[in-house]
Amino acid sequence: MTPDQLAAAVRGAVLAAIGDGDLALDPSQVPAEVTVERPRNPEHGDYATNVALQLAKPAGSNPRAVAEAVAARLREADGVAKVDIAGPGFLNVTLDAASLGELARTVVTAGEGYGRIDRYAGTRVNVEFISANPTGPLHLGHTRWAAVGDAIARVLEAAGADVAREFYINDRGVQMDKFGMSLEARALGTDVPEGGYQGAYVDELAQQIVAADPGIVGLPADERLVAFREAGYALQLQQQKDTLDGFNTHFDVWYSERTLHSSGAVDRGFEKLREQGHMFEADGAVWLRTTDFDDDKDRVLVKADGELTYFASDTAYYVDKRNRGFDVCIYLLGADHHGYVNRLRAVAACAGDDPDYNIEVLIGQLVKMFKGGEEVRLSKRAGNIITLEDLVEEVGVDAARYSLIRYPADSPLTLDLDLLVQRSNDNPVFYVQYAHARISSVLRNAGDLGIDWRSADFDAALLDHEREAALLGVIGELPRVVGAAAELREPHRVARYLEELATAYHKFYDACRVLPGADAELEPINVARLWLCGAARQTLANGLAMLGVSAPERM
RNA sequence: GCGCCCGUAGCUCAAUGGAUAGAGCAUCUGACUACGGAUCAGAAGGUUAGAGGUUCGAGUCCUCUCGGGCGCGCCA
Repeated sequence: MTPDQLAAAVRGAVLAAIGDGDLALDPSQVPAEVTVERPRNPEHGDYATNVALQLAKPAGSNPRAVAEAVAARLREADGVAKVDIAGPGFLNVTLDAASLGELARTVVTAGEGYGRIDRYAGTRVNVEFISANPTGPLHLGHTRWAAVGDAIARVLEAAGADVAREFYINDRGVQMDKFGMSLEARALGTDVPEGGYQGAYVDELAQQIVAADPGIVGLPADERLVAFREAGYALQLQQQKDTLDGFNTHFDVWYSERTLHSSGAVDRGFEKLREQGHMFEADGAVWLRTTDFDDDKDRVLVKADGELTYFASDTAYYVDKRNRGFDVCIYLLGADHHGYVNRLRAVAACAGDDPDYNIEVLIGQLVKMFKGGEEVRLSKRAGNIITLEDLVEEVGVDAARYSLIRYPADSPLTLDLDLLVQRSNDNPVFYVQYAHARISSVLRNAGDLGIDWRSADFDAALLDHEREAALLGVIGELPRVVGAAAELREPHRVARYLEELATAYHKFYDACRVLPGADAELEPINVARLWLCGAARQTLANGLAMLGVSAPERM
């Protein structure tokens, strides 16, 4: 029995009590989804529900009396072994071992589909993250978003959404010219201009550009600058793409700010905003009246000199996303951009959309790295920033991704590199992966012994050990963890869940022998436990996939 | 000055308004001559920064205070 099935049974018991006149409620007052939780304390059974506490007030009764009425019916439900009333009115439910154990079959049968839900079926979501300038390597802040943004996308997909990962290329504006000038200066051996780009990577790019096109240095000055800028843009963008590829983060759309302008999207965006009546002219400039919607000041779209602002691109880009059919546009921004939240929400409202549904701006706090007790600030290649490659070089892709995803994005994060390379419990990615590898080993050994557990009779009722029940209970939580992680855009919940699952497996493994001993016959309990192992392995693998972290069979 | 985020065990951090606030690390004590000891069992560690409030119930929601981070351009 799955938690959802139990929740439905609880709801049925409540409705039955109402039908019998034991609860003075209208059926419409019963929540569509009853909350069923796994109690922290195993003495409280397999599951607990607080319906009685919730319904006591509307029923004009006390929680324990409501609990009595519900418990009496719930005890009759299939698969329910015991129902106790505890504390202020919690119902503690214990399932039959057979009913709980059937979950192992459910999971193994569902395979990679286990944990996938349909909550967001039919919803098109655009997740935009990183969106760096193509003028340098990706830094540590980008890296956090690369991991978290991709994990959010994966979790939303698991929850049924149709998701596009999008990278907005800031390839328009003065920073591009500064980039070109910096490359040119390096190639010609002159000084990098004020505010230009520093770091060894600029030299490398300049050398590559000249090597690929030696004639570039002989071009007229204005053509030469453009040539360096464009060549550097292409190389740097490709480098970012390759880096992200290696980081297991793959974008569906690379959207250039230049094409936003050249395609007429800006004009279409302005048209939309004008229709909605929020544009106005003042002091020779064109404005968007974002103060209609909680922004603290109105924003300029077209400057008095006729130039478009960066904000103009933002508005057009949002409208363009919606025109491309996305229902929900999620933006992941660094903490230094939190001032943009209200104006972006105002953009959506100005476009006639619902800022509480169609747009969502998530703010991520900064990341610091420590090594040897000191903060790491410098990158060999990129000057005074730490790059994605620096982190991966230190700890590997799996540990880097996992460590960045494991914490809520809105809390500042300090990574201790000395711990991340350790293969200890303090480095949970190994703890989780180890559980997967360990199960894989057991299943391999079963195969070597000629045991075909999938074809053997599986008696779920044999899984009645305390730690078997505990493991089954955790396995059963995945779909609900996915639901919470997707709804809250918090993939760290999946990571925390996997750690709990790994712990439950290790405890089970410590107490319960899976394979027959040296001279022992294959018993039904061995088969049942192999099913349980198979279910645990599948659940770990599915969860790790949602984080973009590998599930190794050997370590 | 205004706005956003944060404050939980010595450290790094969990906890969607639910039961005795949980893990890991660090400290101390233990466990296989059979399936991976990268594991498991146990001890110790807390006025959830502080003060009010909302309710059956608050680390969580509201108000204020203190402390820390960040942001407030016709820049991009």
